[in-house]
Amino acid sequence: MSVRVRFAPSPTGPLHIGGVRTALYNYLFAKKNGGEFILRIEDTDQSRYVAGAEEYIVDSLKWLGVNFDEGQSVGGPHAPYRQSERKDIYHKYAQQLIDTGKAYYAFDTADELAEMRAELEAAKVDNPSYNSVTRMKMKNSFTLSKEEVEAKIAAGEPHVIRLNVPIKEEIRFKDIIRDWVVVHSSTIDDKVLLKADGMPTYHLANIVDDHEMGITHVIRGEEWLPSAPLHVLLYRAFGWQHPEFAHLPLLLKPEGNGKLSKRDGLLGDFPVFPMEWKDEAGEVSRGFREDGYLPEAVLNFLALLGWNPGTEQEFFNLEELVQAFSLEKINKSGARFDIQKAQWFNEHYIKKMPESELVAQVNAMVNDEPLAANLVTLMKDRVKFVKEIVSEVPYLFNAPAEYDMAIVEKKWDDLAKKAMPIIVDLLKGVDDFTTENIHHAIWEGLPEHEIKPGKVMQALRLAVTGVGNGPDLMLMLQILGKDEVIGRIERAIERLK
RNA sequence: GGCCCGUUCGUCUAGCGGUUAGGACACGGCCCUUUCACGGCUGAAACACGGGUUCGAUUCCCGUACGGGUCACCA
Repeated sequence: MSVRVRFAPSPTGPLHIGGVRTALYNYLFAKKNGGEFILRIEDTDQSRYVAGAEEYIVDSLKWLGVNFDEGQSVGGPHAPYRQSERKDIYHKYAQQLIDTGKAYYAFDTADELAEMRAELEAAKVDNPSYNSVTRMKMKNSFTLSKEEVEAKIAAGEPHVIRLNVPIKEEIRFKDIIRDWVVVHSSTIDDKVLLKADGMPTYHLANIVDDHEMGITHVIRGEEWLPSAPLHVLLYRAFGWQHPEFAHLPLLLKPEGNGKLSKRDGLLGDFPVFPMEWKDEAGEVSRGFREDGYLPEAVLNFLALLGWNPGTEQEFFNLEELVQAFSLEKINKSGARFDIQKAQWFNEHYIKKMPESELVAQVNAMVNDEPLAANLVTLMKDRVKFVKEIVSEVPYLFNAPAEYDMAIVEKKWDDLAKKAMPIIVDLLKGVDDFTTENIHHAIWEGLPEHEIKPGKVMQALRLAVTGVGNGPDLMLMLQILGKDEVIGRIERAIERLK
């Protein structure tokens, strides 16, 4: 049977970066095995629906090149791929469970449920839940006569359908990453399957859809591990064979305890979403894309957070990831989110980017192609982000308003003061103001005045840029142009007497 | 708290009974260089603890500690 996997996010807001990794792993596994990757939207909670979230999910995956074979936007044999549009299917299966006694009706109100919980807590019950013992004190198919139940339903009384969890049954299943997991059914409560509003809960919808869509492997975050036994129980109730499970380790906070959250991005000054997102209140969450991360870098970084092929290779493109990927190599423990590593990958992929592409991106910022080309040559190996090619050299756009005094004290010495007017004269004599010609003029001319060029280069840098460090000076002089350079040196001589 | 999952340098990780415990990020040093970066070389840095099993445990088993997840008519 061909491999079929799905990524099933809930459109309640921007897709978290951890979700992106889950999608990636699903995609890699599918492609590695020549199978299909499906995007299913789990929008069964109408109260949490957020406009634009579904589109955001699709766009994020598209940006990274994690393409799905079936989904709402691309179609497929199991459409619709949006759960809110599959209500009839869930009703049919819920009814089947009722008919076979695997599920039952319950009429308890929110208040009654709260009361029950409060009572159990008062009685010091470890884990208050609606289960095989407590259900006998509630309003449901067990405590009401068949006629009463039918009458209530006919009268339109709000009700839910709950799973009839067996009292004593051992539930064991093999997780590809964690091996055997064993749980006793007495620790599971009678979960609601169909809500009073007619929508299924996640549990029902996910089992029904995975079955109907022929999903062979469920690859999802570890936060689902506690409900996996319930899902196995549901498959049993339907008489279906369950797919294989693989529960992924979580992405953890860079420091401190807990899983990575939106707040960590604010605290640590980094994005936790693939793309920028603006909520209804107008609050903006930053995205990797807008921060200047390349999709290749995000992919490479994410793939290695919780998985590695067991070799010492560290750079992978999508194709290479597909080739190297296997679920067995996924780690069991959570991985801390280290943005420095992401930056390092970004740096690497900038260096690997075709020159013409880089120039095009820089040109979009400066609107001057020859300048863009020079900036790329100047800065390419020095930046973590493309935008830094421009932002790291402000003095190429504006003459220095002040000078770094620490450098002035160290380098603006008598020798420098003597050399600067000479350099001005030398530069005046350069007709074609290119790197080579400038260099030639200075290195030929200064020794004639008993000055070693190396001794005054930093002073020259200071005069032109105002700071003591930066990229190749000769190229910067060429970029600035003869008049500007001479003007800046003369101004420095004047101001730094 | 109940249930479940986990634990190798600060971080991401390799390891699948016998290794000088390897690599990468970050950090320090040296070299290169007009400076800073890049690059190259190099340094410091880890098997949570206690019991077993075994000739021998980082590796297998059991505890303890610590960490994480989850306990909704949310996914």
